[in-house]
Amino acid sequence: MALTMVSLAAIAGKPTAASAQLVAEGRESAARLYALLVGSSALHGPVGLAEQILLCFDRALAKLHGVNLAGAEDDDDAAGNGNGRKRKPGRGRGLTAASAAASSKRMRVSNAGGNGARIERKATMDDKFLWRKYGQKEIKNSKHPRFYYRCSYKDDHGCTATKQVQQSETADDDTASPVYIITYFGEHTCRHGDDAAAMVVDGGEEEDQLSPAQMVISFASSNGGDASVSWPCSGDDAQNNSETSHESSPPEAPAGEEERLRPCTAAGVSDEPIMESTPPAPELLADLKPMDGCLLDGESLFGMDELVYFHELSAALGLLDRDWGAPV
DNA sequence: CACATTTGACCGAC
DNA sequence: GTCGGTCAAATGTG
Repeated sequence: MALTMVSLAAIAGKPTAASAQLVAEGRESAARLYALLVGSSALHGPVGLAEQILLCFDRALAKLHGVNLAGAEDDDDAAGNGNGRKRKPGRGRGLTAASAAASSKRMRVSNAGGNGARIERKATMDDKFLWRKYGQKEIKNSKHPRFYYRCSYKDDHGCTATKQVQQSETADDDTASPVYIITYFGEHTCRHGDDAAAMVVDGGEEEDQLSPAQMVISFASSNGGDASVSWPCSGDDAQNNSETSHESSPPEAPAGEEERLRPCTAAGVSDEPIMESTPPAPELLADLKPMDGCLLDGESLFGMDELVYFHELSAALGLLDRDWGAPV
């Protein structure tokens, strides 16, 4: 479902056949979702959202094909104008004065020691929230260390939100495009962001459960600006993290980024238990917006419209999850 | 000087 | 005993 939106991110800067495939799959899933929602009279809002999702995928596909396949567009009747709006490197959109000030501090973050810091910032700086790294650990069976962050407002507001960032060892081997798995824990009580405050309302029930939510971020190496953001739908990962004390990413995942995205886009892949155990955390949803704010090197992922879809869809998810939580 | 990162050590869970 | 998460002193940067 919303997870399918993951594929949207695949249209980032460097379109490839693989990303086209992913988007196509995502679009297919969205179509299924749409069919489901249409059948349910009580879900008019989500129906509209599903339509928007479909439009997004259509545009993404059209854009991909236009660039990549030179007009070899197959099924998508997309309006075709994948109007590639580039997102500005948004600065502190919706931040309060306090957070904006703090954000500027963040920007002058020092590189004490240097190594690895760039990677970490890459994976984490594009956050509405201010995170402070408090640890780094080598994880067994994982080539890359895991970085531990907590909300910078922990001391000030007692904010308990934390997140863990780990580079997947699956994607960087051959693609040189690292995939970062970000697992969120806890709830932002600092509420330094407008959206954060709004989100807290939505995800209230999980506030203190430390129910982790995951997202996968793929960054290109220096050349591309190819980036993608994935929802906490990666079945295995999310489940592992929720049921156990968040294991490291499964080493057996062979295909890296694609493998992580596929479960999201493929229909019928045990979404329900995943969503049940790890609903999209509010802070995760909020994170999606800042994500666009600091895309690499001015490269854009997708337009603001798509981002709005992300946002709205997240709200819709709340409804859907409840329905799915109580299967008929 | 203030603040953030680094990194070894500590602690709890399994 | 091992492993993962956190702490805190040391260190670097603006």
